[in-house]
Amino acid sequence: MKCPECGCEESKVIDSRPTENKVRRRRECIQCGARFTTYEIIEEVPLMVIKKDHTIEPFDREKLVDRLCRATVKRPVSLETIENIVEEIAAELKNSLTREVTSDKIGEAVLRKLREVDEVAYVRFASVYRDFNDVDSFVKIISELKDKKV
Amino acid sequence: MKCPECGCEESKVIDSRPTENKVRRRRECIQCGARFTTYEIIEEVPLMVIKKDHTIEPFDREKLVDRLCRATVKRPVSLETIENIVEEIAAELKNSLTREVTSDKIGEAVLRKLREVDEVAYVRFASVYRDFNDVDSFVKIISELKDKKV
DNA sequence: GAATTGAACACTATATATTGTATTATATCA
DNA sequence: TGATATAATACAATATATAGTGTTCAATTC
Repeated sequence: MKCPECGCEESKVIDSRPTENKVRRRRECIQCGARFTTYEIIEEVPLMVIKKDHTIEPFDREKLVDRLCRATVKRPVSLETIENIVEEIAAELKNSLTREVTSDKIGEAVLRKLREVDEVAYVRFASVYRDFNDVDSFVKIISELKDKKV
Repeated sequence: MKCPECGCEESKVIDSRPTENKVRRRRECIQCGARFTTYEIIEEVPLMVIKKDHTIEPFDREKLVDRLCRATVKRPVSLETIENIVEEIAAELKNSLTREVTSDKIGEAVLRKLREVDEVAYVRFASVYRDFNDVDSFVKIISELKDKKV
């Protein structure tokens, strides 16, 4: 832990405050007396997604953005909104205390958010994600949408 | 420092290894016994650049990439190479033990890297950065280039 | 501009982290 | 595949960090 002022390797902790997911320490360089702040954070473990075919792959934020972009083509949903949704979901997953999530859980989370934002995109996303095979599936999800509104 | 497994707030350090600019700790949750790794890192203090007109502004990686892109238009220099150069310079600055650098120092560092990569881009960048006012300046820098090659 | 919030600072008793040495497992690279 | 580097594990003696309480300063917000 090189002192940012003089490069000396030795420093001592003069204050230490734990918070929910960090420890903030105030350090003082042994040599030059400079004070600086450090943060102790938990190592990022990549979040793994269990897909429907039981293969496992790391959670890919970009991929999710991509899928959402496709569901919102020609719909009044900004890229910013999409980024926010993905950001929120990533945060939820990060707090879920588990390093593995099924793609199902992610899909449902997306649907939950999307319903509030744009109903057409919601139906589109559901049709891809839930593998709609007939028109009835559309009818069903739309009537569910209407029910929830009442 | 919430345990990533059970969310418990209490953990103890079972190992601790300092390196040049990090401290890696191995922690064990008091409650569930889960083990996880943490890193203590020095807080990022934004690097300030002192410009020629003596104004100070934070170092902007993107801006530097931008300037390099302009100097390499139609030259066989990939964006990746540019990103690497900027990355290297940012790293050098970060290790320079000072929180303020003159834009001059940055400019010279860019030139140093650029000379190895593409001579045309090198001359172009120099002409902008060193405010060439006449053709002689070009002649001069080119002859310097040739000298260094020998 | 008053109120609120977060960080820096100080001091102290006590509990906890550190670091050397060493073995094993895992991942990366030629 | 064999070599090399990196991380995890264990153990023990000693030095060092922690957390409680409280004050001040600066930045942000109403």
